[in-house]
Amino acid sequence: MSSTKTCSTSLSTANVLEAALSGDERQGRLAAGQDPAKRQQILEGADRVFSTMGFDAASMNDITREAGVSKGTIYVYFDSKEELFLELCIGYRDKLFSGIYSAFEGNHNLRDALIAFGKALSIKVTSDMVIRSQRVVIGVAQRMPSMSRSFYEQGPKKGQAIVKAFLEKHVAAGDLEIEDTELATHQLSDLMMSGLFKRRLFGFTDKEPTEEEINRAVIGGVDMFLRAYGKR
Amino acid sequence: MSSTKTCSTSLSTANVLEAALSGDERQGRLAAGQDPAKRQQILEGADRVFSTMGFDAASMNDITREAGVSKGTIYVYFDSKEELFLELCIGYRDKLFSGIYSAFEGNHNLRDALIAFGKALSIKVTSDMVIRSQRVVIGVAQRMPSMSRSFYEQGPKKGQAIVKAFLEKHVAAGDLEIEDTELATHQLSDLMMSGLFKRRLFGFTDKEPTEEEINRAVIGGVDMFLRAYGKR
DNA sequence: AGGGGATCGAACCACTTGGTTCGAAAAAAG
DNA sequence: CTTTTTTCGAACCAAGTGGTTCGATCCCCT
Repeated sequence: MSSTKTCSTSLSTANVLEAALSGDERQGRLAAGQDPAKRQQILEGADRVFSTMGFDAASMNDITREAGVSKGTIYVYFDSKEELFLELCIGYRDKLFSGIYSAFEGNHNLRDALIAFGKALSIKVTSDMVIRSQRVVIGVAQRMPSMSRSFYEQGPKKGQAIVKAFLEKHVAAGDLEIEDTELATHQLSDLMMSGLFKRRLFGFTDKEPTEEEINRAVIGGVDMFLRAYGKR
Repeated sequence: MSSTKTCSTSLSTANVLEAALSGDERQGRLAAGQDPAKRQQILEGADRVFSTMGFDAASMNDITREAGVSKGTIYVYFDSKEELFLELCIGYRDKLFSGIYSAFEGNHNLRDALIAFGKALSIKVTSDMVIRSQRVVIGVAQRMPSMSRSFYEQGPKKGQAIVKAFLEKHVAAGDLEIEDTELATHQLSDLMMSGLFKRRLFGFTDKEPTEEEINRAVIGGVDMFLRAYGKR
């Protein structure tokens, strides 16, 4: 252990503090390890390294090089390789499910809404960035169970709840006939990416799906879903 | 532990050689690096280590310890850590899809056949062993693309071909009405494990699914499939 | 202009890595 | 038995690991 005693976990507390202390533009000299831009710079470099090497094969020297930040500075912002990784994974998880579920709003036609949602979902989930981050998380799931579990809980699971609520609304409205809405929720999400997701995850295709491929899966999936659960 | 090996997988070269040299029981002194039992012993130890640590975090010393074989001997049987890993992955892939597709035979009723297949598939794919090996393969997919691609091609993709042929047979027989059988193949496989696979892969649940959970997904999936594609 | 502190960068630390070497032990062959 | 050869086990290697230290910069603030 050692000298440098800068408040370790920082960030949120510091930001909150700043915001509380001064409502106007806060531009004073930043304490060590408190510059959000530098923090971001480190995270972006770490992202590039982790998402191509995985956690274990990535070295802090690689990250140093890729981020263009000295090693000492990195260790002022983050206490350890693992902590840096954990924060990055939170970013992965949040990025994964941003701006998908808004597709439900604005489309009053059920089929259109499902298709819009399906496209947004499957485009994002099969994108290079997201596939790489999923690989990294899955790769360490065995040894870091709590983190990958929280990744799933805070990410996919929350998304499922939104979909489920949407389906239940339409069941109540009489558009859909579903007994097991939870199961139907998973079925819908899986159908949206049938034939796309696993191929990408296992690296069978290193190119993102084309628009045709997305359409084929999504429209095919939605139509199947509606044929099975649509009111007849 | 160890020994008692039906040497079901791998070591093809050694077997072929033996078989070619003598038709009768071959029991002479084995050349260095040629004992199938020892080879298997190494592979089993390596399996335990790789599938809990992943490729990069696993060390050859760990494997030495776990397999109960000296390091020198390991390097007589395998040229490098990576080669050992590659051979192990071939074992993973072969184990994954053994004995699943036989479920199609014997059930003349379409629904029963689909359910039998679905149960076999989803039980195997969500089992501890197979989940772990999938995590390992996915974890290195970014850096060893050719190997994970071949894993997918020789494994899941071949399985899909069998399912597709089965579906096409029933389309021809008039039991099913499917336009895009390839898509339907993926849909069927994904539906069999809806709500089970990803949870397991991300470590959200560390227990294998119960029989009820399997039934719920499989029967729900098959019924949905038949409602969408069954002849009306 | 000058002082203070965040950042740099390179050396450094103890330790582990994949891989090799080599004499001793073990076991099968003759 | 002796010989032969695989295996053991431990030492060994160079390279790289995560992490620390420290003087030299550089930049912001007064």
